[in-house]
Amino acid sequence: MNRFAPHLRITIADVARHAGVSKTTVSHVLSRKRPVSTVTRARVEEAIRELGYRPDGVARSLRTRTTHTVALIIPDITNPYYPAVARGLEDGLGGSTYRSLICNTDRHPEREVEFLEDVCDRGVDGIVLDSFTLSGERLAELVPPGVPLVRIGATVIDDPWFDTVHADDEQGAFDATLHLLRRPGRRVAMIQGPPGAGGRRNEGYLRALRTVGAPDPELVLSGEWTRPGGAAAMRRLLALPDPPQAVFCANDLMAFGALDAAREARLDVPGDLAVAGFDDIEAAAMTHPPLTTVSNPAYETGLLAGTLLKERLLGVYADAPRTVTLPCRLIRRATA
Amino acid sequence: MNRFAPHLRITIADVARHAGVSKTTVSHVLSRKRPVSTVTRARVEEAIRELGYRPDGVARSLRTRTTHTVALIIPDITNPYYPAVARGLEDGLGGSTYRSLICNTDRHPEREVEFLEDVCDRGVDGIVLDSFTLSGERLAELVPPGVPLVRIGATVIDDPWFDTVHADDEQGAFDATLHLLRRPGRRVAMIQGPPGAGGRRNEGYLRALRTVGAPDPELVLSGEWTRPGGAAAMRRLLALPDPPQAVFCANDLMAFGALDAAREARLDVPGDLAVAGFDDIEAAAMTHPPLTTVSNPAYETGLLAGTLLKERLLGVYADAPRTVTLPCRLIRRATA
DNA sequence: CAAACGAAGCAAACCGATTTGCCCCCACGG
DNA sequence: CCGTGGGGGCAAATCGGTTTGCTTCGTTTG
Repeated sequence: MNRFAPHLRITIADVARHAGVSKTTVSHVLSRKRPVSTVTRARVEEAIRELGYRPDGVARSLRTRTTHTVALIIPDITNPYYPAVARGLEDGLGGSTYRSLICNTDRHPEREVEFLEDVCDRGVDGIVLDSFTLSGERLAELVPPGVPLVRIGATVIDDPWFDTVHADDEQGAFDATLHLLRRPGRRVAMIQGPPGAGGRRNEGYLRALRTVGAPDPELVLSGEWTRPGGAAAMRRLLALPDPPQAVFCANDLMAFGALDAAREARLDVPGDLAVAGFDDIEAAAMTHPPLTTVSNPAYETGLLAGTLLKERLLGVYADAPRTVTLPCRLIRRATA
Repeated sequence: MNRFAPHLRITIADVARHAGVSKTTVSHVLSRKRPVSTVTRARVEEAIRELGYRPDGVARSLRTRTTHTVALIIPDITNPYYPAVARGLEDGLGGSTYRSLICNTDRHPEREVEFLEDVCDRGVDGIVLDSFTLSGERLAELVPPGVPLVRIGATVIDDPWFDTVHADDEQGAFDATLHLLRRPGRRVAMIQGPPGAGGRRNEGYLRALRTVGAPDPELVLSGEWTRPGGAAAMRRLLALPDPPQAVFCANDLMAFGALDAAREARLDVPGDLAVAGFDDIEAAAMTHPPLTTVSNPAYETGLLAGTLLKERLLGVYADAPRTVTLPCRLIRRATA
């Protein structure tokens, strides 16, 4: 087929010629936007098959001003949280009608802006963004009106400009702490991240403690978000004159560190020390003993973001921005 | 700016009019394909800034027949192997000039075909594919000539049609087994995946065993790729009249299962039983004791795929397809 | 001094679809 | 018998860029 033409691409014009009709008619056969007689339709479909014609997406996008593409702009796809978001987004958008463009910003503010502009220039139909630095105002001037954008991630509190989906870290921390507190008389410490970060988790811890009395500032330490960071903090807690019987860690890595320190001190977990983490990373279920932790609804976040986006894309919803807060689930395993 | 026009989009024609030059000149200012006098260039740039003009990527793609987009077609981005590939690909392509479209096939043959056709219709510049079912011949008729495709993944042995990047599972398994064999007199078993799968790893194990004598078929069991699967197989090995002192597992999950079984039997690891896995999943470093295993060069696979693709895209290389085999690295931790 | 050449710019064609406006024909209702 | 309406089809405009060919002008070269 078409063995002699110098350029190999088969266009709608070739099909039209081959079927003896106009380009318009071929287009209508494909799009069903206007009626075409059955006999003509058959001739066109035959021609399409014979020539192996496939419509050019780029040309179509130029005319229709839609690309059936969404951008997912995130810090790092290598962080296991985001692949789950990506799958959720796919499903939320409704299967295979949309394709997603993935951009890793590594939290560089310039790259966030660069990617945002790039995908807008490419004419994506919608954007899902996890940004740490961009305010709603700034975003509003960066993305053209008419391109819906959904914000996800912990750092967005209340953006009046865009739809938002985020997890209820505060409630998750509250639940975990309450779970640690369920045994009467237990004193529950917290190992936080570096000062200023992850504030919602800290607040949940404090709110839970206040339900049973006044929090003890001595029992709140902060450290790096890493395993050694958690271990160091735990050692300091254990060196206290009156060490706690339970500890809530702001993430799972630190919780593993805390478990390391407990093992060093030959403590029984959870008998002598109960430990809970946050995030439910893959390893949490694999360790010995498996870690009690709080799971981040990554897939659901993507799913909801996809749903909100789709409603905007379809024009089903065109009102004021909405905020969806998803619950975090306490995963009770063996350490608490 | 442009407050009265009904459609908000600013085109190159607007810029041209505003600067008092032709569209051609504006285009040349942007592309530098032909010289433009400094004074004219300044006027055009001024107009661009004033109007806030941004070139439309879709229109540009239609004319230039390039989209600066590559497709990454994989089973599941949720499998931690693939995000690393994605980052490698990004870097291999050279930073931010290309964007990637990610397609999850879930190993459905129809979806592999569907995605492949879809991204070709969208005019991607290149494709990286991890397929389990598509042969080179089939691929060659699916993707138009001129669209470079790089295959990745374990199942591709030698595809004479396309560039290929894969890990040397056989050598990794060989190294791991040899490491287990280093203590004289140790009998080393293997827990394989379901029959017919992961053949290269099995071969590596056998080759290593043959360096010290004849493999014992009794010590080769197969099970599901899961933790319970590994535990079940390990229990059967331990029930043998003369149980092995070491076991090589075809993946990390099964290795964790083997460790579970060892713990049940109150065996000391690695004293009574040495264990090695394969894949180096995140949890492998987190468990207690941390797992000795073989790491899959995920990032490097993506990096090389990106490099090969880029060389095709740039036309630097246009010869026969190449195959790159990447070494797997033995990660010595505490279980062996 | 003529030929040659490069810089600078413009008009028009082009990429490959979709969409608009219009025409023709036939059936139907008044 | 005329007006209306819808089915079916076509030509041309459109989307927003890039690229080609051509012209003009000034400078260099033989």
